[in-house]
Amino acid sequence: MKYVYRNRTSDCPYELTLSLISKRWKPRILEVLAQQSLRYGDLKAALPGVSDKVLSAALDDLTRDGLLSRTSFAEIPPRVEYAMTPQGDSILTAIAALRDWAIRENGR
Amino acid sequence: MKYVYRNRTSDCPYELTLSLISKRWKPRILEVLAQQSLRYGDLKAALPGVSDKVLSAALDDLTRDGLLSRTSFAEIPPRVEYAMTPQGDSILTAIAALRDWAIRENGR
DNA sequence: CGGCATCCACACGGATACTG
DNA sequence: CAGTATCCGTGTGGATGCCG
Repeated sequence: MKYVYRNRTSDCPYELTLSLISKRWKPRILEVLAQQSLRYGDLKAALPGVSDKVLSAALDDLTRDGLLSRTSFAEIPPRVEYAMTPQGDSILTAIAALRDWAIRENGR
Repeated sequence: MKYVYRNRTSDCPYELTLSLISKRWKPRILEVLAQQSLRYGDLKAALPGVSDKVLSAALDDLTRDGLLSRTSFAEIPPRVEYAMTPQGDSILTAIAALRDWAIRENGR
């Protein structure tokens, strides 16, 4: 059996979902944007230590994979807003189980 | 807030759980062992394409992280059995939500 | 402001050969 | 049988500098 999501395929449905979210910073990006939409600079400020290259690469991935929306306003200075999509929200529900596991096992 | 599991810590509970399972082959190892305990050679045969080095490194990780048990029998030829621990089973329950997400989104 | 280009160092997966 | 040792190519993260 092959599982498909957009351009990705895998024999293992775990792996397919993990491939969308397991890169560095992605879980935190989703965690932050789950609370509120943010523009690029605010997002970067919320993630101390991330570089522009890595952050923009992660945002590109998440946007291309349909988990985030990217809205660019034709203003000066430029403004770009990132927000969760419905698919992003649904995957957040799925990974909430991972959060709960960590909380339940906390300290062990 | 800091989340702790054995030797690992993270500010983000998603990331803590993901760090345990997101390396290559780990999801499939867990998927296979969820069905039945297996010895090393059978596990390798169930994962076409994996090398000894990578497989044994992943098994070491999972064992050290308490998700798998490793039982070595003092026989000739040697026999080593890998099986899920209760913690491994509980994390499988958590990542089942990821599997369900992939299945629900399948083909989109 | 919101990136991208470049460069570097290191971690990782994979192939092969060898061993208790 | 169940690994370890070694080497290698690639990918990834991070730092810095520049640009529309």
